[in-house]
Amino acid sequence: MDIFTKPEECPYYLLSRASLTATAALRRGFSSAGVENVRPAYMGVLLALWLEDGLKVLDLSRRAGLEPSTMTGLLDRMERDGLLTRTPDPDDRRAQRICLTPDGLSARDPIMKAVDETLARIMAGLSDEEVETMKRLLRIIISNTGERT
Amino acid sequence: MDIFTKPEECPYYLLSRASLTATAALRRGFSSAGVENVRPAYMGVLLALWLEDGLKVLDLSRRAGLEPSTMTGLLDRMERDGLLTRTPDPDDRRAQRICLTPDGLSARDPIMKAVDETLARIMAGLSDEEVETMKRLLRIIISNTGERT
DNA sequence: TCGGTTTTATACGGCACCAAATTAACCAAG
DNA sequence: CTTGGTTAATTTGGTGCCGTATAAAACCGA
Repeated sequence: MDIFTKPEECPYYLLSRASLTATAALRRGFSSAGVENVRPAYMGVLLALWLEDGLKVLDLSRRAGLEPSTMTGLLDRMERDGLLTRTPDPDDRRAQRICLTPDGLSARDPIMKAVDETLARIMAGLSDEEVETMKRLLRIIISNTGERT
Repeated sequence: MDIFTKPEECPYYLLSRASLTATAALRRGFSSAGVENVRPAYMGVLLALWLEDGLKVLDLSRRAGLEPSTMTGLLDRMERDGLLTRTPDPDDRRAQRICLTPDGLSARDPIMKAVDETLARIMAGLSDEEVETMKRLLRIIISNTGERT
């Protein structure tokens, strides 16, 4: 029940601003690492597919926290950029299996390297415990607004 | 030098996802509070103007952490929604003074009430100390990538 | 007066939401 | 086996919001 006398006291202001600056830093990090065909928005899909290839669109949209119609456009761009392909599901002809291309697979190491370096830079001054604390708190916020089923 | 085996271990994933869910919660919070002409993105501008009215576009873009070109469109929408006006700066014919309308000024209390309630909901389960910790860590992240005076 | 800078605006692409409709395929109950 | 409800993915159309690149006008110092 605070009154936020200044923007810097408003958690929402800080959260959206931190997300924006992290996105900008990540975009520059990819660019300077020579990873030209990957955008920050791709990360949610890539992380999911590196863990489990061949997911369906609906699985991906749930894991990335995006609407299915948003995921369609995102996958369009990632397909255009050579990171993945859509292949029909043999067990369900309605569904598409989203599979990484060799490029999408081999991009993992340089991408993770760029992400690590960028995160290390923007989180400079935070201890490992503080980073873990932050992750824990963010997970709580995310689950507090999660939709039923 | 972590390897984020799962998306939930990647701080960037958590940060952008938390920002999205918080934005969605705030939008619903405004709507259910009867504050129909205010959007979450307006908060940065409103917080700055409630503190100091009559700022220029460039001042606002710096304080909100947005590009000036982004601020132009944002101010267009806020002007359309009756929250502010642009008036020419008497001292500099290039500049615009952004001033709150009576509506923009009197909207402060209901908006802050809706923000408080929404933040209390999405941060349920966090102690006051944890909220303060989070704010501190987010400010560090923002300042680590924002040095462009 | 000239040239560089500052302020704001425009244009365009990317990325997210929503609502509604479509298409095709799945599946269970009759 | 056919009917009817559901599900998967996409499409359409709209709006919002963010960045880059560029332009137009005004400012200002030399």
